[in-house]
Amino acid sequence: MNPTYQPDEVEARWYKVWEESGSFRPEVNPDGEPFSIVIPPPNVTGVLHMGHALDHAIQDVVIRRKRMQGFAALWLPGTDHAGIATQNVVERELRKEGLTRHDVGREAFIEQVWAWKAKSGDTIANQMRKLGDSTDWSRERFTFDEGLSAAVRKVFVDLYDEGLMYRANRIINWCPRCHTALSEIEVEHEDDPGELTYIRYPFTDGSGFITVATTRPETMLGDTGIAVHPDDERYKDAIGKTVMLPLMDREIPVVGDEGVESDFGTGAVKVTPAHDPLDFEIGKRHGLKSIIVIDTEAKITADGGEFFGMDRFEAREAVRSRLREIDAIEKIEEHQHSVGHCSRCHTVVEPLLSLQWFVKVDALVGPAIDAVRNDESRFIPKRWEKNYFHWMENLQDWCVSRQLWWGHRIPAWYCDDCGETIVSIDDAVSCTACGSSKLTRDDDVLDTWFSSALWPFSTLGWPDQTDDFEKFYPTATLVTGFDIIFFWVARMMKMAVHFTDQAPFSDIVIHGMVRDMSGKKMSKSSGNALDPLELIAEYGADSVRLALIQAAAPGHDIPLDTEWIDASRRFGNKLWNAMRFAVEFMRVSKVPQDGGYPEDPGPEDAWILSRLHEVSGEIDTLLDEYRLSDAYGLLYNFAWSEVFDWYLEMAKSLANDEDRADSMRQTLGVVLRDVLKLFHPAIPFVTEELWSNLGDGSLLITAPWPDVSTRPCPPEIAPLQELVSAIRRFRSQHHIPHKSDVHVTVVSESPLPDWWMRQVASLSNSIPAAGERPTSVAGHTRLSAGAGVEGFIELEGLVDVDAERPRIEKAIAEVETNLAKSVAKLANPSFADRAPEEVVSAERARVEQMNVELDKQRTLLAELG
RNA sequence: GGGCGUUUAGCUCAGUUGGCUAGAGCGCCGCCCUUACAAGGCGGAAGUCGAGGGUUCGAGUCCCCCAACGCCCA
Repeated sequence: MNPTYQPDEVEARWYKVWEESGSFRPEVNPDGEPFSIVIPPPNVTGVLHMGHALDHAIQDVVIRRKRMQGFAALWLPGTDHAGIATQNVVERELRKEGLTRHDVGREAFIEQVWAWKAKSGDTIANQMRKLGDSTDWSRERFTFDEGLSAAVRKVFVDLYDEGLMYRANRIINWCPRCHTALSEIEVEHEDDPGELTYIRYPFTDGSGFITVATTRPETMLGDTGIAVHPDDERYKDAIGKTVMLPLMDREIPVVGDEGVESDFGTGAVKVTPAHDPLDFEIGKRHGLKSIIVIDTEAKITADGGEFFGMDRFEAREAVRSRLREIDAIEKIEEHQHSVGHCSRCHTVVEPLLSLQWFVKVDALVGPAIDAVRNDESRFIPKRWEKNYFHWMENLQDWCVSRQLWWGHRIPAWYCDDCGETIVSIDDAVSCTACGSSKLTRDDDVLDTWFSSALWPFSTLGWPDQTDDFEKFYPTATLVTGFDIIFFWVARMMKMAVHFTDQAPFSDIVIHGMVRDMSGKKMSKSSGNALDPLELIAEYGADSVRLALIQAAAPGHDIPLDTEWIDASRRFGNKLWNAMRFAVEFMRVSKVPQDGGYPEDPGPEDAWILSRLHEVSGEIDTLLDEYRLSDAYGLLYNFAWSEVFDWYLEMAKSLANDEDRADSMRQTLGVVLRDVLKLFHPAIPFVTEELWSNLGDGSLLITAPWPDVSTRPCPPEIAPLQELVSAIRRFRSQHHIPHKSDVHVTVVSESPLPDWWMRQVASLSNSIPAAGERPTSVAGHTRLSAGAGVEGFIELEGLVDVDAERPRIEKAIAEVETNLAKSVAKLANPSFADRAPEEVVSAERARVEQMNVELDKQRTLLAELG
């Protein structure tokens, strides 16, 4: 074995072995209970970022452990066709050649996207392999593959037949850059600086004018009314009158509407039903016309008079200056206002009256809320449930049609002759109403999230009742970031409960976001992003995984720095060397997958085995609760400080003892084996590599999870460790050279065995001897080891007696402080009355112990001379 | 405006039913190349747990209030 661990050499090799051995398939545990996770599908054109690395590390820990526990564990991988994102990428490619998608045409364009997918779609999969994701590649799915497309069609048609899918003219959010409608959730609202323009609209009866304030003056071209609050005293007389719309010379009415906020602007607002959702409602209530004055290119339409053809922002200025010319502007104020931006390309979205398809959500939310309320699905951490409920209870109908080409085309046909709408699973060939064969298919495709919403069941074969669907649905655990609870989790819940009558997963594990050290979100544009693949190349995948897992407290964001990863790498190296030492120097050979405990373990062996089992049990509980960072923090510390720093050091002296060497070897084998097993889900590569030195030729990935029952612990180890530490501290504080002998007289209430003395000698590099308490402690220092064990060291010839005095004084001061606290506590009569018996008696015992200790130290100080 | 989160060592963070002397990694100081690992070992210093109030025998932990920062929704 190399003296240092070389991850790059090891990782690719083991991944191949795992994959080729079929270890990622649930079939490796044919009799196991099913346990499944579907991956949150990354965008097919995407590249892996730290968020994925975190998300995948967590899922891999969960699935690898379940696999080792004997479950038929399935982690289903796949990708999302990511409508807008992917289409944008390919359009960008086209633009380099000076082309648009319209130049190449719909079919050719889609072919080009597929070609792109074929070329770059493997990127993500290969990056996942680098991370070590134990996904079952034989079950890999794509939201746009045949099976999933069939599921999408069925859901669309069923929803339509149930009256839950409808087409309507509504104000939707339109992205003029992506050229498509967006759902509410795809719009990011930001407070942008702007101006509030106050425009005077003259009454037609000549009785002056009414002033309205607007942040979007260009929309006045489409005004068809003025609205005031009916209770607003200022405008009581205005309601019912008409005004003349400046520039357009259109007579429009003033209406009273409860929806108007009286304290905004002048309290009177212009009504543009075609370009504002609230205005649309007002318009509907008062029978006002909708005039579309801004088109899908965000340019002024022919209905915009002299401004026809102008861009919306150009028109804003032009309208304002024309209004100024006719003296229709009262004033212009600076004004911060919320502006919607496309979450894809950040272009300012335009509210637009448009004919789109919508999912009626009322009927879907109730059962989806109930599934969480009755714990069929539970969020971890639980507090996310509140966000989920709040979101679900305030949902608007979901606009699902997108004016894109890349996506699931809407299965609706319109009859050219009678106008009938035909929605069907199979392509329609004739009109169901008039029989005409002149049909036109809807041009639009579905929101990407529509197919994602079906992911947990569509990937398993639904709507067919496949074996996989029967076996693995509903899935066990979903692991995802809080940022897509609304986009994805909520929609999966709605669709799954509606179509399968079951919640799609029982545990929804929400993790935070990976951030940089200043707490900023990592992004390519701000240049603070760490690239997981670069980090893997530098530190190894295990190090990246372990750092993320240890840092990821449930539901909290993770500030990540390469220092964390470096610490993990050092751990990997430590583990490597511990194993190398065990195998090469301690001659630990093959151990069986199970059992293998020494028949007659020595006390050191019994101790580390009992600790191993105790820690294994705690880790198991923590992992069941998805507290991965706690579990692996615990294991990290156990392995390093107890196994490596203590037991391995003990083992060095045991190796020279014929009677003890075999038991030690067996113990060391068992301990390292179980440490590898426990660590494997987090750091699969290095553990698998090390296992090959220890194991019986089997693979660690499918080895049985450790035994977590408890074992008794011999009581002598604690005082042994304490005495050793005390001697080391003494040496260190007095700068006693390593080579100098330190004689320690060990005094114990009960006799201490030889092995104990030998360990003290070897671990503290001292010469201990059992003896009587010195008749006079003068010229000695006293080391307390608890459990009735003390050590005395003669100072003569070793250290200056005076140098010892501050040491003792400090020890006394420390005990005095703690003693005072405890005494005060006990002196409080209600403490004894109200605190539980064991707490009180423990406190009494402490006081007693501290008194004894204090007494001894004081005597020592007095006699020091 | 509503909701959520964060505030603990120099830095970044753990600390889940309230209960021994509040932990880790990194950094810092001292000693050590002791038969794996100097990417290491041993030892050490370092915290009024954001401020204030309350409940309790007992509060980093529960309640109230305030402040700063961050996120989500409107």
